[in-house]
Amino acid sequence: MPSEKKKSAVSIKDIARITGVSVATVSRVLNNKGSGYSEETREKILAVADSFGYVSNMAAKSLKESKSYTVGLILPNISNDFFSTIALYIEEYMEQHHYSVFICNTANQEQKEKEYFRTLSGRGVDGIICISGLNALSDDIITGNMPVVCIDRHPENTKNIPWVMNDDRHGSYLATEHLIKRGCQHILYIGSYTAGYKKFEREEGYIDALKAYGRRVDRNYILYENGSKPHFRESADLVREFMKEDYPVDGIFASNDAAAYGALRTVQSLGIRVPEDLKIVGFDDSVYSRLASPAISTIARHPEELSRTGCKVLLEMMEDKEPEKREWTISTELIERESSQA
Amino acid sequence: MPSEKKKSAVSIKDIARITGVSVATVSRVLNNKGSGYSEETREKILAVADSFGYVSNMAAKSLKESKSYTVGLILPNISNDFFSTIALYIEEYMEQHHYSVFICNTANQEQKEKEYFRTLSGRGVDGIICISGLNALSDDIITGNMPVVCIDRHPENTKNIPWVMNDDRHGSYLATEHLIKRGCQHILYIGSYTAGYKKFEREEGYIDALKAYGRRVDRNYILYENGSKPHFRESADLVREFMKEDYPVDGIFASNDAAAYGALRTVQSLGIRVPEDLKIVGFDDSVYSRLASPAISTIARHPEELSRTGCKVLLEMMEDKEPEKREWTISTELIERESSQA
DNA sequence: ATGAAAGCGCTAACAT
DNA sequence: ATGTTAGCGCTTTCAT
Repeated sequence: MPSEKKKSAVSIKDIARITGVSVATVSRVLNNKGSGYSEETREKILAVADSFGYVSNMAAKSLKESKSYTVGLILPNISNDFFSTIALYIEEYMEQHHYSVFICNTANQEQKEKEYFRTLSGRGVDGIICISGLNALSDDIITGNMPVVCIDRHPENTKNIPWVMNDDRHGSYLATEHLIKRGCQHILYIGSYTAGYKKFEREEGYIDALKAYGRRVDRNYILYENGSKPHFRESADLVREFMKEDYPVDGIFASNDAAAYGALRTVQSLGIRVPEDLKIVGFDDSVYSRLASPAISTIARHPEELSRTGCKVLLEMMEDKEPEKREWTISTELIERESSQA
Repeated sequence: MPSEKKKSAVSIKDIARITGVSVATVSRVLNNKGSGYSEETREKILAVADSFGYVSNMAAKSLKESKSYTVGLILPNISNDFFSTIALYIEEYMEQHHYSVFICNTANQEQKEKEYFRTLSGRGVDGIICISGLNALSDDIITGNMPVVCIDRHPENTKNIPWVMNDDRHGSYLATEHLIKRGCQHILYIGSYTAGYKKFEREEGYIDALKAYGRRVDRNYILYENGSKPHFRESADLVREFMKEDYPVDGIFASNDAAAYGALRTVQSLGIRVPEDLKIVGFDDSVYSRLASPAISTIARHPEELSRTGCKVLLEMMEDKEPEKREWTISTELIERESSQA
């Protein structure tokens, strides 16, 4: 029956007709406008609405109110462990506040990210939470009236856009310090970067710690992944190459767990014992560090707090409140596991 | 400036006024209605629209057309590896067809799933893709006019709701057959189930294979996880308990990779060599099987095909076409890795 | 306490 | 080729 028209749901008008009141009254009751109707009518209306399974037409409501109770969540890749966890918390939090969330996957492409800002605004979302893959947001975004909050990463020109970030730099500091305190003399750092977004907080934390403990910063001990190979392969290969040089190493701090895992595999295959001969710390507290054997010490971020804070700030902005701060930092924490045991 | 009103975007009316034509003409041009305007007006309108950064008000459009170009994606848990991958593909596919997708996390709670069906219909989504956590959909869903397609899992009473599933049963058959062919005589099965949704396709595939090869089905060799412990812990403990009984075992087929991983850890800790003394196959091709050492053989599902098919079917339904089939099965595939090597 | 009516931005049927 | 207008379902102001 392809030609059968979509059954148009029961409207406020239907309910008004059935209960014998006006649409205004129905609207008042349905929206809990404290007054403007008697208890009797209220009950009658509610009963009818209920029995007909009334759900309000959001399109009409949005049109009238210029408010859609929807938000957009822009992120690089929802299939990524960390991001999907953020998505989970954000959806949960927003749902509790009666907002639905559009998921927007940029696949790390600048163009897509920009388009999503447009699309979302066309859809009339009330706000946007953005994990940007860009170094710079476009002007219309930062100057527009759309409430936007950047989380996890923050482009350079966020201007009046609040952002909430992990304290990555401090996390890296903790990781490096931990290795130093465990007696490591030569600590290799494995960083990584993606196209549009270059930030070096983690590297800076590593360097901070080295300096704080009077160590020399040797650029030869700083390696980079560039995403050319999947998963942990690239880091495994990087470390293998590095090891050929015969530099002394007794510690590795990798800026992500997958890289730490790759490094672990490589050094193990070289007959180096972890943690006896070499200690490793990763970053993210992901499955990679948890599943490895030995389990890898790592820096945990707090996706739940990150998400909640982002939501809270956005909610405020959507209510035209000025958020109390412009920048929020979520702490980061060392998780000690076997790979760095004394 | 909290009191500054949200800048109301430029509307079709503004553009009409500026270009000196009627809203009808603007609408025609903006919607590419082939005729009804001269090339000259077309260009003028487009130029103005462009320079003012016009984006059409979807609420108004939806209200008028009873079409929102949005769909809902209901799933148990977006932070789950497999589901988030599905979400990725679905979002990508839908975006290409100019649909935005609402993400709806049920956390495996019946109540939430039901509510989302309501909420989404109130939001006027044009269709819903559902990975249900329920054994049975409620009546209003299956009898309603909302296009719905179930993917990955399918409740019992899907009636006229199409569903697209993985061939889990065959996958399990392949896994079990593989172990048999590798010489395993006593194959332990580790199943799992969640509250609202009980399906035993994977167990059936295991039994199918046993029977096909003339093996006796011994219920003592069928274990269940019930989600009481996180990750792979439960399976690790289950296997540890089982091993105490001293039943002979030389093969384990776990219905999910995490369970396979847990089993692997346990048997290794018992001094059993994998794959020499005992072979293991998992299910899902997740990080668990890939990161384990030895890497665990597993059954791969095809989330991309699953997602694409689901989208295609939903798109058809939303265009009031009758989908050519009611049921779709996506094949499943054995991936041989070290844990089951000869 | 209740109702009538305007209007949100858009599309499409019906003029011209 | 272009314009006028009704109306989608809702909220809200202004009467009553």
